[in-house]
Parts: sequence; structure tokens; C-alpha cells
Amino acid sequence: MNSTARKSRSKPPASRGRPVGDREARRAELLDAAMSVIAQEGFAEASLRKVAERAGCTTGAVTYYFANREEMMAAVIESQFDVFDAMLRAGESDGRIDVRAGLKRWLDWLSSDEKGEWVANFQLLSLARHEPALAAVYKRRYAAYRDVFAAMIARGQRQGTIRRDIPAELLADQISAMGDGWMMLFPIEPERFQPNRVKALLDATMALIAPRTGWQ
Amino acid sequence: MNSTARKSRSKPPASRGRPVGDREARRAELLDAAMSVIAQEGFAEASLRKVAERAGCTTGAVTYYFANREEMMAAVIESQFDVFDAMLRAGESDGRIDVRAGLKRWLDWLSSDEKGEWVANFQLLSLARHEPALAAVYKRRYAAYRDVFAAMIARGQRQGTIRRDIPAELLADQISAMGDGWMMLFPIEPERFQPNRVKALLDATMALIAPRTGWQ
DNA sequence: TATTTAACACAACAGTTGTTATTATAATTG
DNA sequence: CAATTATAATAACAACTGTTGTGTTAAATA
Repeated sequence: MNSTARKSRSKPPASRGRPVGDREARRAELLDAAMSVIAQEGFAEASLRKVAERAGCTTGAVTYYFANREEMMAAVIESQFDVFDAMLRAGESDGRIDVRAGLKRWLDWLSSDEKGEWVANFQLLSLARHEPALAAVYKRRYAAYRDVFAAMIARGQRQGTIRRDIPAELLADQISAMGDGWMMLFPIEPERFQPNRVKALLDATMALIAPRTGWQ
Repeated sequence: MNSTARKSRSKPPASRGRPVGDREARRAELLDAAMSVIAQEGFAEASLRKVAERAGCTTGAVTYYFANREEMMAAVIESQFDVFDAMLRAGESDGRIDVRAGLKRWLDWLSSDEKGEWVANFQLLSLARHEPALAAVYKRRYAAYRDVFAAMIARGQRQGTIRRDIPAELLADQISAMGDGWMMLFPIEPERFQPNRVKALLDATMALIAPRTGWQ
């Protein structure tokens, strides 16, 4: 990715004639600002003006990088999936599959979430229903994620670390849905996701997908 | 002004001086209209004017029954939980516990959903994060639902129809979260919830919570 | 240096919003 | 009958909204 540091945190007098060439980086900055507003105040409150203010500029800058609000929101979603993808791939360490570690990293990220990013994601997902452009993004990227996850499960089954009586595709769907469900309730009841309970949930989930060894 | 402009969609001419005493019923009518608008056009589009129009009246009627929009939305959520509660209780037929039947009824309701009601619910839930009044409603009613569901699971465990190695409370949380997760993705990919796949998901879920008889 | 251009600021527009205040009317009641 | 009351229409409010068009400035280029 871009490593050329976009200088100075808040606002370098916001001169109009910026150095040219870092268009992508500047776009990402605006997306961060948008994400921040959505996370803190919700999608409905994320007006172009507010996003611009958070980014330290005016709507003129925002509309220069995005044709309209919908396009901006779609770009926000794409960028969030990029983050999620990276996390998922990090869980897939060469050869050995470790579903528990992956789930834990994900749950930890979820329950820390200082910036409230996933909350924003959740809201965007719910709104996609009535914004076809957003729905299209979700459909495409969710399908990709599901394929990867199902492949992980299948590998676990071949290695004998995951029960084989349920097809990998269905099992992946179940676990994935469980995660989504937790995500869904987290903003309402964050206190139910304390570390010890997260551990209990993880252990229980591992028990669910453990091979049926008939030990009991 | 000619007052014959009121075209009464299967309603009494909606005159201003209505028969007194059916306040609760009239309120429910407005809630239905609100739910309908949210379901079809989304929360953001559900303005007081649109709700009023759908109900065949003006905002004057709406603000007469609800102090403000937030209060109206909270009332919508309450009424939806009432529906859900009824469905849950119907699944608990005297003595014998039938989780599969309950899940199936729920999934069927989900995948039929002509009116898009649950989609509206989902959106309301996601927005509750930034509207404390709504969050309070969800917190209270979700807790009540979870208690009932956990009790169902516990009974199944005592009867030997559900595995005992996972505490009822955790198991209830897992299954409940799975349901929420499916709900979450349904609006994005309804085609993934065709009857045969619903059946497969149900069977797989029953396998997940089945007692460990060690048959394989 | 002169010119061009990328990167914005700024202002204005036409709508829409929740909310409140005022008024009208039909049902109820005395 | 008249008076009251519940129900609702109507109108006006200020606050925001996304979008567009027109400037403005500094960096890049020639």
C-alpha cells in the first residue's frame, strides 16, 4: 500500500493547491473520516458536511473525490471489507488450520472496537436493503468471504479437527451466522461480551464443531 | 375547502370527530402504517408525513398519538416484539419441547416475509445504537426472550433431546445468534433461503445440538 | 517566468424534515 | 337543545439535506 505518510494530523492549513499524485491516499483519508462519523453518530447523521468537517475540509473536497453520497458509502464498505479480509487471511497460517484462534482474534477485535467500526458496518449492512448499490457490494464480498471460510472448514474436516457429519458449506454457514448474530447484539449489550464470557462462547463453539469421538 | 377529498382506503371517511374509546386500536393502526413504510422504504424514509399518508391521514393525527418520532419508533419495536413473543410461545407446546418445529416456523416466517417486517426490525435494531430510547427497548425485550429460550433448551437437556455438555445458557445464545445471523443476511441474499436449503440448515442445526450418543 | 491544472473553498438552490400552534369538526355528554 | 371533548386537518417554523456551479490557490509544467 501507500507508505508515503500523508503529513500532519489535523489540518495543514488546508491549502487548496495540494501536492498532486497521492489521490488514493487522500481518498482513504476521507473514507476514514466518513467511517468515524458513521461509527460515532450513525449513518443517518453522516452528512457530507459532517464528514467534511471531520476530515478538516469542506464539502467541496468530498464531492471532488466522490460523485455523490451513495458512492462514498459504497467506497466505505469496500474499504471495511478489505480490513476484514486481511484479518481472515491472517488467521489462515500455513498448513495448520486454527479455527479457534481465528474466531478468538475476531471476537477480540469485536469486543475491543474502540472506534466502533463494526457498529458502522452493521448499520451499513442493514441499510443496503434499500440501496441497491450498497447491496451489490455486500453480496459480492460476502460471497467471497464465505468461500474462503468454507474452505477452511473443509480442510479442518480432512485433518480430523472438525466433525464430518455436517457438510463444510453448511457448517461454515452456521458458524458464520453465529458470529454475525453476536455482532448484531453487541452494540445493544456490550457487557455480555466480557473476556471470560467470550472465552466460554469460544469453548462452546469449539465443542459444537468438534469431531464426534463418542467420549460421552 | 371541500372535505370530500378524503378518499378512504377501506376506512371510515376518517373524519376528525371519531368515535371515542378505541384509542388503542387507532394507535395500532398508525403503528402498522409506520411498520409498512419502514419495511418498504427503510427507516430513513419513514418520515412522519409518509407514515401519515400511508395511514390515510396527516401528521396532525400522528403527533396526536405520539409525542415525537422517536417515541413512535419505540412503539413500533414494542409491537414487533409482541408478535415475536407470540410466535415463540406457540412453539412451546405443553410439556414436549420441539426446538426444530420452533426454528422451522421461525425460518419459514423469515423466508416468506412478504411484508418485509423483519427487515424493518433489523434496521431498527441497528439504529438503536445511537438512539438510547430504542436501545432500552431492545435490551429489555431481548433479555426476556433469551430467558424463555434458555429455559426451553434446559428442558430439552433434562429430557435428553439436547446435548448436555454445553450449558443451556450458552447453547441458547449460540442458536439464537445463528438465527440472528441468518436474519442479517437474508435481505442481501434471499435466494440462499430456498425451502430445501432451509431444511438442510435446520437438519444441520439439529445435528449440532443433538446429544452425543457416540454413534460416529 | 508564464501557463495550466489539481485540489479544494464557498455560496446558493430547491427540497425535506420534526415539531408546534392554531383551528375545525364530529361524537359524546349534560 | 347546548356544551364539551376527542380527534384530526392545516399551516408555518427553522434547521438540514445532497447537489451544483463558480471561484481561488498553490503546485506542476513548459
